[in-house]
Amino acid sequence: MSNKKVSIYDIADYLGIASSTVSRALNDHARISEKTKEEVRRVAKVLGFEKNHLATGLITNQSLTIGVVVPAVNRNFFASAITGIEKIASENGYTVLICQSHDLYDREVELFDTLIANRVDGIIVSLAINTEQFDHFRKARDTGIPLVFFDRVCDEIEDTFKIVVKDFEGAYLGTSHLAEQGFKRIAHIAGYQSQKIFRDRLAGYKQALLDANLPYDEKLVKYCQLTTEDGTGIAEELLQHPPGPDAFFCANNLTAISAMAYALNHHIKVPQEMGIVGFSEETVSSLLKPSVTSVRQPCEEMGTLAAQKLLEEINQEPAGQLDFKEIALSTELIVRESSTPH
Amino acid sequence: MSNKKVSIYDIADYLGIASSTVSRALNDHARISEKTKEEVRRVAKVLGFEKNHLATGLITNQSLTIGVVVPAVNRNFFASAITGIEKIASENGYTVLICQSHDLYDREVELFDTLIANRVDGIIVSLAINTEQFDHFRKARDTGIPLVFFDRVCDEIEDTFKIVVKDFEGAYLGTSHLAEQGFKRIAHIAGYQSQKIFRDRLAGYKQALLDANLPYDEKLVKYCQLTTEDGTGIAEELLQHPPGPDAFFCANNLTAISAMAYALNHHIKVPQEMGIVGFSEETVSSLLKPSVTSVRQPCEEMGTLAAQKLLEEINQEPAGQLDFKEIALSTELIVRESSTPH
DNA sequence: TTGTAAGCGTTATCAG
DNA sequence: CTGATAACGCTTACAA
Repeated sequence: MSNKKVSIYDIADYLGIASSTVSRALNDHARISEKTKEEVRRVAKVLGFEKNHLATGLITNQSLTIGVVVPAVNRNFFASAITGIEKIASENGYTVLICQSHDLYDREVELFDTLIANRVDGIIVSLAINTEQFDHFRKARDTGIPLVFFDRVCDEIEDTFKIVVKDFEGAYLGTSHLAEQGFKRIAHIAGYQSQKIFRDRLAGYKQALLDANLPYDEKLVKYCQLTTEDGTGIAEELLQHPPGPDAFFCANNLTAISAMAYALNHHIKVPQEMGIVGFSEETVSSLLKPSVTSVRQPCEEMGTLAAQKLLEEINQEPAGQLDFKEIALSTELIVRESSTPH
Repeated sequence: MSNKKVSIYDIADYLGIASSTVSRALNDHARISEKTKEEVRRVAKVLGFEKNHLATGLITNQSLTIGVVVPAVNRNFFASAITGIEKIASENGYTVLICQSHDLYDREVELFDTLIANRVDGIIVSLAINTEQFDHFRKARDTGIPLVFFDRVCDEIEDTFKIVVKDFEGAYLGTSHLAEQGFKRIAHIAGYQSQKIFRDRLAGYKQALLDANLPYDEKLVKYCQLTTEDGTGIAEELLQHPPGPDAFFCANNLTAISAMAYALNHHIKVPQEMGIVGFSEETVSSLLKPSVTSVRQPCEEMGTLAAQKLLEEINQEPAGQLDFKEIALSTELIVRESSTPH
């Protein structure tokens, strides 16, 4: 195991030229002869040279790396968004550092420190569910590291791109659909209201009830972390004592799936006796029996957009005034079996 | 936006001491007075100092970063394994660079180059489904970067830890179970045989048939990439023309779920008319109706083990002879509704 | 206990 | 078109 790394000096020595020439040749500099370039590349290959990005980053003050911090990678939404981010990043020569906060504020802060220490050129983040302090974001910004929020954004930090979907609209669509299908007592499995997206979804739900002339019953709204277990627990709680709800509008899809599973396991027919609509798709949404109606988010597009905006900010020429703003993409209701009894 | 980063020199100047003292203080060096350490830490905080890992890595020749290359992060198995890896890594002060090959050989090679260029201290990898050349692994090894394979391992590279499960055993368990439940024509949705794990699963399936006195019918074995679409397509193909199979043993869980969905959508009762067993769990396996029997792999444990072995190799003192080998963990059959008609 | 100075592998700035 | 040489921010002998 020849632990020795080969450097541009080794190539320079080998060819009897200067290291700076090697560097330029390797970077395809304009004023280097084709012949030299070819020789350098050949020798580089022979010697097994691999450029050291650490050294490059140290001098150029850019690592060509961007950090991504999400709650968890095993949710369809985040996995797809990451795929979008990776696409744009790699097209532009950037590497992506993917990190999971596991929905823990402390871990998120830690990750930010690590990313800053690793001198990433920018960070794309979707907040942990209990993040209510924002100094780590400010620190990154003050260190000159561009930031883009997506999905779970942070309103307290301004002058930053925020990529979201029209949560109000999506929730309104999903809830209205249930009402149209004849469901009368529509429960809402909601996210904690510290996150704007969950406030918006609740608001959309309420507005839809109002417009459908259905009463708003706060006992039918339950706030949680939106885990699988939460879905099961809330379904159990609400369905135990009649009159329970006859439908669930869920703020994510994990809870939609687990609430539905609870119902089915307790011999409640979906959709005949119980309607289900989720927010955001999982891979299995269409495969479940019954298949799950859900509000589709343009996951991958959110990722590509976030990455584009981040690169825009990273590469802005002077103190070029960027038009920072929140960009809200449209949602789409995918109607399936779980909400259509007729 | 004060794009200027603050360095140890700024702290040194501020306090009128030497930069080396600052460096030592920050690293909690033994021979620095407590008072100095405290002052340095205080000023570092005030000035907003963040150590530059690039510079540190350049000189210490280690980045305290390990790379992970997996086919995709949105599968339960990989997400869990990554969680295990992250746990061990962060306990030991390492950052994890997660990369997706998207099951493309070319992308995998690319990622290896990037990781090497970023001077990761080691790489944990599960092969892309069509990886059949191994020079990128050899290059990493020759560059002195320790490698650990897990799940989809590479037999051609020796002297490397390989973390797998007992695939033969798992497939044997799953298939035998179907046979015991009275299923007679058990089909196998198999992975491409270029991967050892899929050869082993096929072998376990065959042996189980043999031991159950069931004939082996090669028409009931279908090779594919194991995507959701593959599961649906194969179910359709096999079920269209009688006599079709009366059970599916699937080499992963996505195909188990999608094959089951196909059956249900075509009014084939699971498990009464069709048994289903998958390999490796998805989050929804237990939530589906019927719930899906599957061979459970110790996903997270595979991750922790892989990370431990990697760190062992990274930190081995002299050319300390490590006992490289393949470590095969046990599987467990989780019996649920999809395979138990009685 | 602290300071001085060399060096990690690149790129950038001058010259030539 | 190419070559010296300084610099990036940190660690680490070696000196004091």
